[in-house]
Amino acid sequence: MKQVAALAGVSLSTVSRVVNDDAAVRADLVEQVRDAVDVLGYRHNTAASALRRSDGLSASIGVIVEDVANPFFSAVQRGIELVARERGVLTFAGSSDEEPARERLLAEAFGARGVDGLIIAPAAGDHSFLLRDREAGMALVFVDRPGRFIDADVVLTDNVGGAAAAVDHLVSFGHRRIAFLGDRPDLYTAGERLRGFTASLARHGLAPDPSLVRHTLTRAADAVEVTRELLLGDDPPTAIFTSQNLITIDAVRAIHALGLAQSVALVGFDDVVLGDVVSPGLTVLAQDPAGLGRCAAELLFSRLDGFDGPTREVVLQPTLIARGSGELRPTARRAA
Amino acid sequence: MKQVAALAGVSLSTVSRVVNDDAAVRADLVEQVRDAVDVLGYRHNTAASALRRSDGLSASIGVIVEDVANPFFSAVQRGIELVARERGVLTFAGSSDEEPARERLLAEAFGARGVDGLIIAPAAGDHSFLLRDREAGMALVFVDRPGRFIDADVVLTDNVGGAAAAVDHLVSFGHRRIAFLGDRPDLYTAGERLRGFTASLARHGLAPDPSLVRHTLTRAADAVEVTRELLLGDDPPTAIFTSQNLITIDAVRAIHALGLAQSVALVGFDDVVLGDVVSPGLTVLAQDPAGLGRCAAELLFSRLDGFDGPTREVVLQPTLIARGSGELRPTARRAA
DNA sequence: GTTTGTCAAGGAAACGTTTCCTTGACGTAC
DNA sequence: GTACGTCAAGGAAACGTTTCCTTGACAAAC
Repeated sequence: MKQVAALAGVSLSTVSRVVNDDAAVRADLVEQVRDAVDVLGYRHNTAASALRRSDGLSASIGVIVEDVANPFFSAVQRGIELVARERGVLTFAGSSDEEPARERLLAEAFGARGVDGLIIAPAAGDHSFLLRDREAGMALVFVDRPGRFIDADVVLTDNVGGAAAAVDHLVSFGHRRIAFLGDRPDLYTAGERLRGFTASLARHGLAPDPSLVRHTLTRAADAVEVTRELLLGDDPPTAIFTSQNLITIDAVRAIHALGLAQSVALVGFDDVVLGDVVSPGLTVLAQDPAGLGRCAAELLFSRLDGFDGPTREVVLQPTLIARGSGELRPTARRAA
Repeated sequence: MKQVAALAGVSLSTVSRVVNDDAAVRADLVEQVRDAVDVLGYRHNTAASALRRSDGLSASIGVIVEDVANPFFSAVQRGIELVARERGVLTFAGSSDEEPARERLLAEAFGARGVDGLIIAPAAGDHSFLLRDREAGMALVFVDRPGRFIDADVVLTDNVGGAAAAVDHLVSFGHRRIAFLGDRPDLYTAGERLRGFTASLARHGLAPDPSLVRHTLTRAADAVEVTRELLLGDDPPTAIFTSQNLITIDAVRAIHALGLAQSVALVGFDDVVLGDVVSPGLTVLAQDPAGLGRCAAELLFSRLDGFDGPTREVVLQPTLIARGSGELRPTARRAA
């Protein structure tokens, strides 16, 4: 910057004003400075800028999700990015892998890098450590799940209602033995969906059978094996509710591999690519991940714009898309 | 930091040393400083740190891909993240949307934020503007496609060979009229795959039929419609080669909707979720996107570690996964 | 007992900006 | 002709660190 000032024959202040599009500078000087910038290949140093700047804003936000490669979360990230982009704000993303320690590390790294706001799909664990960052002026929004021990804006899908609707749907087609296939039970969404599952069964006067409620230990674990066990065991379920996209995919694989695609009903939470092409088509409760992201970003920016009202909670409704797999009626069949 | 120093009764220098795990400080002082940090909730300011630091490293890298929500690119991002994570380096990602202007904006924003390196899946256009950043010490690696007008490390898939293998495969099952369904022809990968397609046809003495080579205007555009046109036209192809995951998905949709799943052969570039479950299973040339990402990250870090040798180009081979759709033999059929 | 060496800790400059404050030039109103 | 207001531009302090250099303290060697 000093070099630019020297070359353009002006002071540092003037260069700064030009760089920041400040009005009060003569047109010919603007020209000279711009030229000098081009000649010298000068790059504005955002770090130094944010350091001195009164508002300390860096025009960037951080996103922490479980796994950027999970299509659900990458769609959320994309939704956020689209909103941020309109405002000229850069989006940084990282994967927590559902580990509270790593999540905290990421959050602190983002904080230390001076992001203006943070959107988090929180892992289990205590999020009160974020209070400090918020006091330091960082905006904070949770998405997909609420944070714990901290009060902040949050955007959720109606997990309980959605899961209940899925089960209602299966019951309405005559199913009585419905299995629940979830991932890590300590996950907020998994718990909520299990609640909805149980609530719907109870509403229909069906006694829950603990042997039909299964969990995989990690998100990416092979629900294939669990599904096989379930379907090959004694008194197998006639229908399965899968609580999440990756689980759904694995369950579909297992069901098809066993040749049971036309006899075991399936409803999954989250839509899945090619869910319309497999046979029977996959009946799902489709969330709107991009919508979740957009909404979260809007809440975040409203805070950055100065909104200082009470905490807001936005709940999006998932929509049931019936494509066949959820409309199969129960078939009597023996374990293979 | 000043407050911490005051509370701990030491100088700023000592606090700095403790924060950076410098050895030369008495154990009890370390203790005191740590306590003070906890009490005050002090957060290290990376921006200021990087500003003063001699090496100027920020322990973060940037990733620019076309669209973070495309499963291919999110897997690439994830591969990069895994390598970076091992080194305690943070990964920031953004979507270029295949717009050179936006790509440049992102790259400059990353540069201004002082990332140590940049991994780019480049859009079309001139990338020589990155030379300046590289001179400023930023490491640079291209992934999936080479940059233009700049010499830099790059990790690619063998697009020509892969596409040719796909067509060879179809020809070996008796196909003579094979369509090419690609996205934006100005895209590097699309061009390469078309070259492979054409080369294979030529090798088998088949005259290319321009009416069988189709492009969609954007990546996300509905290849559904194009596929319908192709299959419902006069003298339709007996097999289709789709050049990319999203196109494959749309083509599969169209083929199934027309009830031609068992009569039109299909081989796609990129593997697709549930490609093993649809019927017939999807035959694909699977790339290893996570591997591309990992490899790119390793090249990048080797540069950051001081490697100063000539530019490297790594080419990964895609693998043909035969699942049924590519092994259908040609069927005589009329336009519907 | 003085010098020398080692080690831990502090003081202060510097990193690249922004911004407050001051300066000077000019035009206008008295 | 003086006083005042406005405007553009420059000077310099400050942002929160790191790091060079200096200062003491202490022990070992002369």
